[in-house]
Amino acid sequence: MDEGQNTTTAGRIAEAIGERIISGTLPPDAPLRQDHVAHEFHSSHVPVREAFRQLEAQHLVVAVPRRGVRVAPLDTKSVKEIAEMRAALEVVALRNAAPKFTSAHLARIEVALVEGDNAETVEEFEMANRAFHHALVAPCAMPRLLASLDGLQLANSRLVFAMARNAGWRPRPSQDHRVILQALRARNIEQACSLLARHIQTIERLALPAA
Amino acid sequence: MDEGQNTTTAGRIAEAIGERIISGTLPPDAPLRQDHVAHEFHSSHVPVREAFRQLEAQHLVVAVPRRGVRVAPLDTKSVKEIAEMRAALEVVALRNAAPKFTSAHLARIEVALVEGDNAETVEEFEMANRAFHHALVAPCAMPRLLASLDGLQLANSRLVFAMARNAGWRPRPSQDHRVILQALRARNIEQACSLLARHIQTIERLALPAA
DNA sequence: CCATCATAGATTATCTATCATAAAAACGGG
DNA sequence: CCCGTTTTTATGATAGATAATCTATGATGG
Repeated sequence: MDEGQNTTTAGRIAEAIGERIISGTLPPDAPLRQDHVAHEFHSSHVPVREAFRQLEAQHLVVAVPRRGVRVAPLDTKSVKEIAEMRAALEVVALRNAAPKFTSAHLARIEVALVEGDNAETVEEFEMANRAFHHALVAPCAMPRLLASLDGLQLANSRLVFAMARNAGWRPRPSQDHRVILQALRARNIEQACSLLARHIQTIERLALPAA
Repeated sequence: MDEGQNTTTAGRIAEAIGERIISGTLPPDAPLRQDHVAHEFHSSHVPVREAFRQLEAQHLVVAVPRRGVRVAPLDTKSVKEIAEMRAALEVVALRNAAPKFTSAHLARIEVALVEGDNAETVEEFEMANRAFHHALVAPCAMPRLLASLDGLQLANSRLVFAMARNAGWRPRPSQDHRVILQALRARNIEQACSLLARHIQTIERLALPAA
C-alpha cells in the first residue's frame, strides 16, 4: 500500500507530515517551520526542504517564497474539483483495467468491500475504501494515471476525515461498491464505469449536503 | 504563461532543466548529476536537490534513491496514457469553463488558433497549441485540475518535439481547433466536449501511426 | 582458457553542522 | 497611524562525513 519511499530521510519526513495533514492532526493553514520539523525528526533542514517540496507536489502544503510552507487550506470548492477529477480519471482507469481482471483481482476487490462494511471507525473505513478503489484501477498498468489517482485519493481522505470530525461518522454499508462489483463480475464494463462515476459524485454530495 | 516561480534558485533551476528535457536538449535516460548542475548554475547542491524534486513531481525525471536522477524515459505506452488522461480532464475542464466564456475569452481562443495556423516551426506551433488548450480550460477556475493539465501539456509537448525530431514536421492548419471554436460560439458545449476529446485522441493516433 | 565471483578504489548521493544573507514579521516610539 | 529597528525565519553556501553504487582488477573454479 505504501510505496516504501522511506529509504531516504526526506521521504520519511514527507510521509509522516503528510499523514498528519490527511488525518487532520495538522489543521489547515498551520505553518510548518523547517527548523522545528528538522529538530523533531533529528535531521538538518536540507531533507526537510525536500520533504516540503514533495508535499507541495501532492498539494498537501502550499509554499510561498521566503515565507515557508503551510498546510493547504480545505475549502468546499476543492471538494467538487477533486470529485470531478476522480470521477473522470477513475473511469478511464477502470475501462483500461477491467478487461484485464482475473478472478484473483475480483476477489481482492471483494475483500476490500467487506472490510469496508465491517469497519468500525472512519480510519478503518477509509483504508478499506482506498483499497477498494485501488484494486479497481491498479490492473490498468498506467503509472502516471495511478499516481494522479493516488494523490486525489489522499486529498479525498483528508476531506473525509475533516467531515467526520465536524459532523460525526457512523458505519454504513456501501451499496455502491457492491453493485459496481456485480457489474464487473457480469463483464458489463460500461455499466460499471457509469456506476463508478456516479458513486464518486455521490461522495461529493455527501460532503456538501445543502449546496 | 509561466508562473514566475523563478523567485527562488531551486525554481529557476527546475525551470531551466525542465525546458531542456521538454525540448529534447536533454535526451531520455540522461543522468543528471547534482554537483555538475550546481556548478553550472553557480549554486550549491541544496537548491539543485529541491529542483530535482520538483521535476520528479512533474514526471520529467525519475529518481532512484542513492543513485540520483535521470531524465524520464519516453516510451510509446505513455503516449497513450497521457492522451487518455488529457482527453478526460480537458473535457471536465471545458464543461466547467464553457458556461463562463465571454467574448473576450472566445477572442483569445481564436488568437491562439490563428497563431497555430501561421506557425512556421514546431516550437511556434506547440506554443500556440498550448495557448489554445490553455485558453479553453482556464476559465473553469479549478486550480488543481489546471495544474494537472499543465503537467500533461508539458509531457505532451515533449512527445511532440521528440516526434518532430524523428519524423520531421511541416506546418498544417488545425481544422480540429476551428470546429471546436465554432461549437463553442454556437454555445453547443456538449458537441465541443466530444470534439475536444476526439481531437486529443487524434494526436495520439498521429504519434503511433502503425499501432 | 573462460566464466563467475570477490575485493578495492573511485565516484557520487545523502545528510550534518555551521554560518551568512535577506526578507518578512513584530515591536516600539514618534 | 506611520516609520524605523529588532527579531525571526527562509534561503543558500560551504565543508565534511557517511554510505551506497559503480568500475575494474584479480582470484577462484569449472
